[in-house]
Amino acid sequence: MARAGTLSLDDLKTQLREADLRATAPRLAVLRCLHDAETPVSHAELADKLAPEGWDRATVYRNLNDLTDAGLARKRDLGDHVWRFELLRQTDKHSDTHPHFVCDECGEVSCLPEGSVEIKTTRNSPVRLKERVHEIQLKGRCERCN
Amino acid sequence: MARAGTLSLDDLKTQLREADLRATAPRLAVLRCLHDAETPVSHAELADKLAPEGWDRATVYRNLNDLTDAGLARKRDLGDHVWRFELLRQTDKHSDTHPHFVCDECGEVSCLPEGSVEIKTTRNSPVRLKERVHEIQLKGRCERCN
DNA sequence: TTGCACCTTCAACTCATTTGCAAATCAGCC
DNA sequence: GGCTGATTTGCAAATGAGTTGAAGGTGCAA
Repeated sequence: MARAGTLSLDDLKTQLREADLRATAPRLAVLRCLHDAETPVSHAELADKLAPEGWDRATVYRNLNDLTDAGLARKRDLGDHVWRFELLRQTDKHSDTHPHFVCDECGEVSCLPEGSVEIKTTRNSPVRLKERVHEIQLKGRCERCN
Repeated sequence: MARAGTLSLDDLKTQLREADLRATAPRLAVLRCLHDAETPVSHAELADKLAPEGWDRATVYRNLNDLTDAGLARKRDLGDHVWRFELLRQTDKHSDTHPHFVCDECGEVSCLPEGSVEIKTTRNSPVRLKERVHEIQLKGRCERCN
């Protein structure tokens, strides 16, 4: 997942306000973490990261859900029963189907570039398969666990 | 999920014993329900269904996990954070790497022809991605649920 | 038929997530 | 900048899916 460069505090505030959310300190912290994350992040990871800064778990939860409801982030379960949150980038908002690679040894999730997996239409494949798919998941062993 | 016809009690018992599990009454009840199910079933659904017959929730849980550990069933999360169990049919036990399409509405899993999904090596994708992947899963709405 | 390892049951427990509510904070307005 | 009402936060307590321990019951190989 390409980062849109480093965003200033004001950029983040603007992003929140455009989504009709108040720009509160914990909200900004959550948003910043999601921006910095290379891969989808679980609530627990985020809460642990933000606890030292003094933010409450419940607040992190609520904000994660607020961001999701507001359409800034997306919440998904990569098959391991853990909610992971991922920022929806501007460029993604319409057709974000970049694939995820899930390591079934360590559980690490990584994002693959959009287009790195191609769905082909073959004689035997269901019609309009490509349009119906909204998530592509590859499972295997990550480099580290191999 | 196609049904393999109606199985007799003895068939079910044999199935369990072949998996090194004792054929106990609650176990048989769970197995029968899974056989009868058209789509993956959650623990809660199964527990509710079996409670009137007198079986304990914990027993249903343990059996569901036992069947899964024994390789008779499979446990998956359709993206709604609910574990659903489905019987592994003989024909599912194949080891090739054809992709699966999972309907996140009804949970139906269908097999796609091998080669209908191509993993491309792009500039940004991790090296040797293709060799590391041993399962490809596409998620979306199946034709029926659409 | 018997022995015992495997199972079931029930209640108590864990742990992620949610909720209620008083106090704190934000944003628009003077 | 200070004021005000609506939103948000922080804390603690509630919820609920899923798990576990212990004691008694049962399938099944010998």
